[in-house]
Amino acid sequence: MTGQVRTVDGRVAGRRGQETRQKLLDCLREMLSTSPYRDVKVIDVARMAGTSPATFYQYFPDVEGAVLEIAEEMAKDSDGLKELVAGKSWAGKSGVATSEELVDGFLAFWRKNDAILRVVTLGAAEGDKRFFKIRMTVLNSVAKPLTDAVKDLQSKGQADKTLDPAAVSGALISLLASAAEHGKAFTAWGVKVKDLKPNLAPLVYLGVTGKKPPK
Amino acid sequence: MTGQVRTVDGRVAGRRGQETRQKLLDCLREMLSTSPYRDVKVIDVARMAGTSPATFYQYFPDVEGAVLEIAEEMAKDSDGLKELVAGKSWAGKSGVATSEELVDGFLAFWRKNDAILRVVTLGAAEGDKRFFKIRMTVLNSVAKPLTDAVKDLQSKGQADKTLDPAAVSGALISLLASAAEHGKAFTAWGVKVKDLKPNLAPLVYLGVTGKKPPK
DNA sequence: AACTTGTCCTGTCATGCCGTCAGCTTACCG
DNA sequence: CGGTAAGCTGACGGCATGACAGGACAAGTT
Repeated sequence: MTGQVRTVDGRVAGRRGQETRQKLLDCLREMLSTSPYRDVKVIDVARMAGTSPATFYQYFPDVEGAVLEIAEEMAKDSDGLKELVAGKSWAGKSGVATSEELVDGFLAFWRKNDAILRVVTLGAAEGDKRFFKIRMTVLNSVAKPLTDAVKDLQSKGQADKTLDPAAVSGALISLLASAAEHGKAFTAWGVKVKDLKPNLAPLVYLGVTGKKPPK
Repeated sequence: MTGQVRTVDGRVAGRRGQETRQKLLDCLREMLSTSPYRDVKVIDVARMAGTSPATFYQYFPDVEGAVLEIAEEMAKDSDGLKELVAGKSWAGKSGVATSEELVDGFLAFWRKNDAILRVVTLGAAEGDKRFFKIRMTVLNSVAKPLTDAVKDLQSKGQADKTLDPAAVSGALISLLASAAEHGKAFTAWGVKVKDLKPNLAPLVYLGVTGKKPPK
């Protein structure tokens, strides 16, 4: 399906080429997690990969192009997140468990990919369609099934029907993303890292069901 | 209090100098709202201001330094946001009104300053202490009084005491910030811009009071 | 008006990164 | 072993950076 990997000038990349390409991506990823995005230079990435800048340009049009590649890979990875919500129950205590697992799983994914997600988030906020799409893919992996869950609860009369299911689930997912990205803010507010989940989960439960979580 | 404005090399700036300096800041602000942060160059800002790059470096150590200046100005502005919450009632319908005004006011502020806040948010996420502090100042303008409100409700037995007031209010403010910054995501979810407030406000009310909003 | 003083701006320069290309090396295949 | 395509890099023009010295300018003094 995904035609062979090609260099910028149209050659097909062989075994060795793909290795170099991958090494460049790995080094870029590393670079992004250690220095500000604005300061990431092609020459540094190339040096770290033990190759030359010219080689970088053989595989990627520019830094942004390579970042997009990493981001797309991560977006594929995010597909598994839908299992955090799909088919789960929101009734009573099992609902509390669902919300806790959702918070835990989503935060873990975001933190694991925090460096690349920072850049994706910035790009999306700046209006770049490609980054926006990637961000939506990640968010939707959870937001879509969560919207379905809210709709389901509404149709059973167990949730406020005046609310838009997409808006509610979108808001809750935005909250989780923001909390994951800016965990330090909570620390500054005196909230310990381990207290984050126990405080976010009830909010999620509350948002989805409209009810206080049972003890 | 704030000692005179000084150039990088220590001279005090006079009338004309301050004008130039201000023009550079204005152009940088403009630049940030029209092109990606990564691509903002000193030479472009200088050109737009009708001056030379060398002049820019007389007033600011680098682009980041100038951005910090703009951000600090905005942080001062954010002080007025505390009126959105301080001294407001959360009881019954007036509580609903409070939450609506909070959502409205906060979103408006964030959108008005979206370009600079994007950069601040990125810097904070990347671990830069100066940007982090500025972001906290903005968030705290609302988060602090909101935390007090939650504490107050808890002490009156009108809210779940097992929740950490700082965590709850921090989460709600994070949600608002995220919604403001990524309004387009909601549009993509089929939520119209004018439906954002009516959906966010109940969530805020719900989070603060733990109760369903009265109709 | 000429002079003085301190502010303000810019031409210029060394440095370093960007992005491209021609050309060399390496690997694979018949 | 020659042919072919992949893989890599040195070198180069172009541009941004950041520093400095010196000239332009405003305002007050004599």
